[in-house]
Amino acid sequence: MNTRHSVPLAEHSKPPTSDQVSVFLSRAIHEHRLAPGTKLGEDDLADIYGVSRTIIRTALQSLAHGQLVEIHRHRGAFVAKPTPDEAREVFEARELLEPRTARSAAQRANAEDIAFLDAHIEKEHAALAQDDMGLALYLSGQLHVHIAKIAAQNTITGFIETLIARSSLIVALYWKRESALCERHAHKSLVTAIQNNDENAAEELMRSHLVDLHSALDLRKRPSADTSLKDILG
Amino acid sequence: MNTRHSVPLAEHSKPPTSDQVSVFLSRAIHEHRLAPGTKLGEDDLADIYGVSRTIIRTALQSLAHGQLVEIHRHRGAFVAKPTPDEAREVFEARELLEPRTARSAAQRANAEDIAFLDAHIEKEHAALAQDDMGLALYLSGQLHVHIAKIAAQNTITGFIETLIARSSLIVALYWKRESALCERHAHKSLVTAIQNNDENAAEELMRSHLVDLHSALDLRKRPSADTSLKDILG
DNA sequence: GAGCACAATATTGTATACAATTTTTTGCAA
DNA sequence: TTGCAAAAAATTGTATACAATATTGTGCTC
Repeated sequence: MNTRHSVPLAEHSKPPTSDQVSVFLSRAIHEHRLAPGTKLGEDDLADIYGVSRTIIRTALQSLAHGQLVEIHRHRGAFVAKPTPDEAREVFEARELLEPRTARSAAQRANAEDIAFLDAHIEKEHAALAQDDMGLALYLSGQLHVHIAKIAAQNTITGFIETLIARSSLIVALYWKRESALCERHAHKSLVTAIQNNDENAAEELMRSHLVDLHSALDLRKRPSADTSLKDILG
Repeated sequence: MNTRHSVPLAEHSKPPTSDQVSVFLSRAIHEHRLAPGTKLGEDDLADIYGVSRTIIRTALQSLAHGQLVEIHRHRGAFVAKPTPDEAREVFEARELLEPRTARSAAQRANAEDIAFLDAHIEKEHAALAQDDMGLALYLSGQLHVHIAKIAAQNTITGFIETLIARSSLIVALYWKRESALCERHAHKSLVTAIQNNDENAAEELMRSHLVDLHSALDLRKRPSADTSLKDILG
């Protein structure tokens, strides 16, 4: 009755729902265990999770709707590979939505929210301390989602969730440096501003944090095309 | 080989894909032929469109992802009924996204875009002249989508598309007056501003247009609950 | 007649069989 | 060997059969 296997699934547990499969897969994408372009074969996944293709298909269609997965008719599902243009759009959308959301969160944050953010920062810290980059990456995105949730705008939170998810693909494809450190300080000061109900600081810190992220991408390389060997050997 | 039957489907044409079914249903919702709360039985739809439940299910799940449809496990799919709070959120999100988008559209509109907007205004006019309220309603929403498309921000356009769709449900539930006329003038002046590449006017006209729409809603009535006969007969 | 328990019915959830299409392999000719 | 063509295999798309659950209807008790 343990839950050690966070993704593959234990032998004798009851089969997962399509929603759970979606979560497993999207988490694997968040944590960069599934690289952009990876083929997601229905039979393979059905075997792995111990369900029929019906469930897998539903899960893949759900992920496709959030643009984490691309489905090509009669060819199958693949982890999405955002183009540089799409990457720009995603970050422009984030720069439009998230600073405003951070402001709202700073206005509304109550004691519970503050405690939650503290705990979250602590988790991020622990993940980095253990060199669990996958988890650190995931948590880093989730902080943005949690801030949106505090702002109590479910509709916009939904949008931000899809943007965060796609951002993890973008980072996998276009990230320049190996600096997750800067992240940590940016998050810490942002959280502090929200906890202090300092709206202006929260909005501005979020804005500059996103600009930093955006500028840490190298959007020139790989204008798309398949990750065939041509690109590597050309 | 005619296409008179825009939704139900002709007898001898080849069966539609799940995407087409989604479009049929979402259009029916847009045009207020399917009221919020309506049960969407799988067998019924399968019969109507001449496909198996597999296709119908896929279509319904897709609509559910866009929050046009609510799926309750083992109970079925229903046309969504946004609560007043959700309605407020949708319009707040629109007020955040669309003015900025209108500004972008005004910056970028080229000859082709201008012609398209002219033709669109003409269509809206014709629909009203023929008293085809369903079509008028649909076109009215589509104008907003087309403006977003001109702004060339696909990601944000996608968000706006879902917001427009949900707005039609909100209008069905909470619309106060019977004034589609005001719409027409607002759209005309907005389009003119975009055609003149007048960014400031476009942004401001969109903003005030959305505020007008928002304030034409009565968000007090029906705090939710099922559209059971109790509401009507109580 | 009102209210409840249980049976009958209808509807959705899941797995599987078959069809359609693509991808890979095989075999042949240049 | 290289290139192409056709066959074989593998994979996805769709329909359907069966299981699980919810809804409706019936008959009993009070």
